[in-house]
Amino acid sequence: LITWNTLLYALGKAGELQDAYELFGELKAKGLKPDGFTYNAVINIVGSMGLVEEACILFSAMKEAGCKPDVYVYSTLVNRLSKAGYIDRAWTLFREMKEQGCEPNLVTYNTVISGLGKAGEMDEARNLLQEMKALGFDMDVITYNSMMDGLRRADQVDEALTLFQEMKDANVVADRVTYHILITGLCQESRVEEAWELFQEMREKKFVADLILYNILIAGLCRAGQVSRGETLMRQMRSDGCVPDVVTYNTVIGGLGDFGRYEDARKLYIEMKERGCSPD
RNA sequence: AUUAUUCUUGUA
Repeated sequence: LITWNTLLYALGKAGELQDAYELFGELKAKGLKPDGFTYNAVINIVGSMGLVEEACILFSAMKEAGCKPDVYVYSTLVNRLSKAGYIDRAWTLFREMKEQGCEPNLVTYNTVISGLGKAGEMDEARNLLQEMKALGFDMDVITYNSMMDGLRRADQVDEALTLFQEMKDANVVADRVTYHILITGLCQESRVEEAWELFQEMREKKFVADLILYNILIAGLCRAGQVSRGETLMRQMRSDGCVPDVVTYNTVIGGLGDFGRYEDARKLYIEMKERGCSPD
């Protein structure tokens, strides 16, 4: 069974979702009894295929088969439900798990906090954070990132920055994702100078910017009316091994157009094609 | 310990 579970997990991780799901059918056909690991893997796989209802059916089947869901299975399904936009059902399941005596751990709390943030329910997220702390859990980098991203989505970038400071004070080390979230939020609000400062701080910490972050920054600069700076950054990103893609070019071409710099826009369009990037 | 959690960019 462990072999099957391992294979199932590997297929799921590799994105071979169909095969994985078929493997589950095969396993049952062989008369093997799926355990918590099996169900967890398969619920996660089915959920990531966008079939949440199917995942819920599997969850029920699991319980009917006398297999008690553990903290992993609950957390997985809570995650899948909130990813599918059913934050209320995720919340109900979270409550059910507590009622069943299955203690949520830090991952479970992070999952629900992130789900609430995506649903725009930051008040609930803050309450849950308090509950979590009261139970003695310390916020980790994922907790902070989830909270900050929720705040960013709710246009509460200053609150996110405050949390960033708290994070530093608590000696929780910011990672690449932390910087992405904050830089995205600042760009969103056209606060490009602050975004730029954080970008520098990020690089001092030896994090390498990726294509997406460059695109976010370039779009931020263009939106803030600093197209030339955006263009400069587009030239510099190659030194980080990032090749401008169709999104980068569209962003800068659009920015140039907004400022009436049609000739520059045209030149860039030609350059883009010369560099082998085809317009979409 | 074979399993779960955070960021994913451009547009009319």
